[in-house]
Amino acid sequence: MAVRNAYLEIVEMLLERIQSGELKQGDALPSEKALMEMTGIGRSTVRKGLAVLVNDGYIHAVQGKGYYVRAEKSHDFRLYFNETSTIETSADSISIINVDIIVPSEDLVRELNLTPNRKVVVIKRMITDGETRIALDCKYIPYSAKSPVVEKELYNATFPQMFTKEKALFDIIKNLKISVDRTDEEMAKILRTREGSPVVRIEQKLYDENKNPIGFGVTRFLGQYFKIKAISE
Amino acid sequence: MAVRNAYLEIVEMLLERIQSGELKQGDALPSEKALMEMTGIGRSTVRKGLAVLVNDGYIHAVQGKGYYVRAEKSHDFRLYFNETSTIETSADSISIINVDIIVPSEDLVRELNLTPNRKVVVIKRMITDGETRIALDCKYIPYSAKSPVVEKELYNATFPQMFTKEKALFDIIKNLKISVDRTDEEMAKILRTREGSPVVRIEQKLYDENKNPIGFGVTRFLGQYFKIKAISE
DNA sequence: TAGTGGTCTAGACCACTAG
DNA sequence: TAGTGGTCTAGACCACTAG
Repeated sequence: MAVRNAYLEIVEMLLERIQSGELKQGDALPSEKALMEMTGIGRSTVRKGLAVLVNDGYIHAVQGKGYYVRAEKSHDFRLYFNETSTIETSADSISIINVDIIVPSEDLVRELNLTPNRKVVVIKRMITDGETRIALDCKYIPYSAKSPVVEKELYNATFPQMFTKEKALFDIIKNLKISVDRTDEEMAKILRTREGSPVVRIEQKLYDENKNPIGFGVTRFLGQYFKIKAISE
Repeated sequence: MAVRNAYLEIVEMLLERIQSGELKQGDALPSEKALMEMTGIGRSTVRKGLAVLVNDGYIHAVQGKGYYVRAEKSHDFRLYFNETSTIETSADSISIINVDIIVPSEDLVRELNLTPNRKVVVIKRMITDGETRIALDCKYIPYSAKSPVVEKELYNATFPQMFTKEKALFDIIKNLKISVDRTDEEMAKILRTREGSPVVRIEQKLYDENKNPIGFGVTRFLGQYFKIKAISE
């Protein structure tokens, strides 16, 4: 063993038992001592692994008693909202699927408060972590000569940064909407998952200083990657 | 010293420097070794303190280099969405301010899709952490004979649990909306802060299995308590 | 009282950074 | 190479739980 870090062995072993249903909501986990004896790993390291699971909301600790499996996570999610840091540290894990100029749907016209015949730039990107496909990200921006269509800008830009040519970042107001959704056919295909699996859907809308919408974005994360690094600047 | 835990000394010392502006965005923090020497605290404990700050998004670590202050947190927030766990561990830190039956505002009629003359139960609660007043929480529920007006139920119930008499929890669909807001006069008074300070506003809407809205909630957290434990079940 | 998690130390070795 | 953070151990003592 020990190809991986020892504390990750703990994490993975316990996570597997939890996710397989072997350990159910409210069940007690093996004690730290038991885990030490089972694995031959030292206490600090066992604790570090347990801390990861506590931190991720899978389990909780009760002093004097033990660790217990937490309530179901179906409607339970954690977000770490900081687009810049995500982008900074994993620039190569965002890839552009395509960029298009489209005639907007009715919904989009409403969302972006568009005048008739105004077209929209669609930027579709995929977020990955190594080999794993995590999320699909679509940005919608009313088309104008200043629209960010240079690929290089798109790869690294956070949503608000796409507008810095026109607007000071300071003036951009954001609005977020979060819900639980399911993968549609297209998403399932791109993310190589099955249709209908749960996703966390995050909508972002950017407004200028006059409260006019200037951009609309939808990021959909596969539900199993409940620890989300999303886009907020 | 050492009235508090040693790792909290580290947390508080560094947090004060960051929040006072002495350490600015991008600045390097003292190294682990330096912190050990400055405080006489052992390395593991210093690291535990630093881990808290990393976890809370204040700083980040770069192996081989050091710890750095993260980007501004003005539009940057972290949520830990798990109402039950919050309630479990801090039941006495939620207090009811008042419960009322009101004639709903226009906005509320729209949000809850109310028929004319339907009244609404308003439950106003305050969330505190020790002496610190953290958040204001308002729930709006269409009035009916089954509305949860027994005080005991209110203290401990999470938002979806308020409906378990009528609906299976499983059938309740939730919708969240997050934005950055500012304290109004009432909130400033209750939370003992100044008017206009930034708050994170979280709206929750619950729907039944037919997508009819059955509850609407707004929780507003003082912005400085960026580590939010909110209400999602 | 025995068992459990919480805090803390001292020390070791590794991986990465930057001159 | 010197300095930094990352992982890990063995051991100590404390606080809490529950019989």
